Amino acid sequence: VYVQTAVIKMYSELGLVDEARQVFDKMTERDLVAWNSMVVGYASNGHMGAAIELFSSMPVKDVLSYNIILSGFADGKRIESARRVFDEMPDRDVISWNSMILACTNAGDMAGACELFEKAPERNIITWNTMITGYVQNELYAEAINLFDRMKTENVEADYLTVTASLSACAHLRSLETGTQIDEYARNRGLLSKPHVVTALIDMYAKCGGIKNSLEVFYKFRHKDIFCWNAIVSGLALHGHGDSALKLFDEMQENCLKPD
RNA sequence: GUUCUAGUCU
Repeated sequence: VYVQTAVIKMYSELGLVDEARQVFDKMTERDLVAWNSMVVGYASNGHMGAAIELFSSMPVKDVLSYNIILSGFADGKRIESARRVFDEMPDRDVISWNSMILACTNAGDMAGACELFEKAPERNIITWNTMITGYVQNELYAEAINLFDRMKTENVEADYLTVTASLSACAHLRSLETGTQIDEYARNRGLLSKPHVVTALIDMYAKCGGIKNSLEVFYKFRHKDIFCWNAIVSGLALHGHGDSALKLFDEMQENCLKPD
């Protein structure tokens, strides 16, 4: 059963939902994990109709089963459907709250997200990150920074995604000062080993008029991937250094061995 | 063995 469940997961991750279903149908014993995995297969590939159908026929459901469906609706920006699941589920954990918040931010409803955030009985780093990235995605950059500041006053440790989103907000605001502070914050926590953070830093400095800092961050970083390269190339182009940008672009072709 | 946030440019 463990092996078959792992195979269902593998097929699902490759988008091979029908293959996954064949394995599921052939199982002689299906426990809750197997059912949940198959629902994930449908939900994470956007097949919410099939996901709901299978979900409805489950002999037993747990919080995960509901969370999977909720998350599927959140990804599909179906806020009304998500809300219905959220309201009807017998128990909610922090993941349920996070998914419901995500459903709001994905649908552009930051007011709704904010209300849930305040009401949540428990928050983890993902709750905070979902809100901050939600603000950034909805172009409410100052709100994103405010929430990052609030994390600090509430002594919640930011992680690399918090910093990434906050730097992106600074880049959009052209706020070099705040961006530099976040740079320092990230350095102190060793977050500059993360390509996400490095990319966001390069981009922030480039957009805030500190292309030299961008280059410094870029050259010091050992594990450059395609995103870092793109950030530095477009940063240089933005500053009218089309020549250097093109030079680096050529270098990129030679050095980029492990794209994502 | 199963569920939540994911960086650049577009």
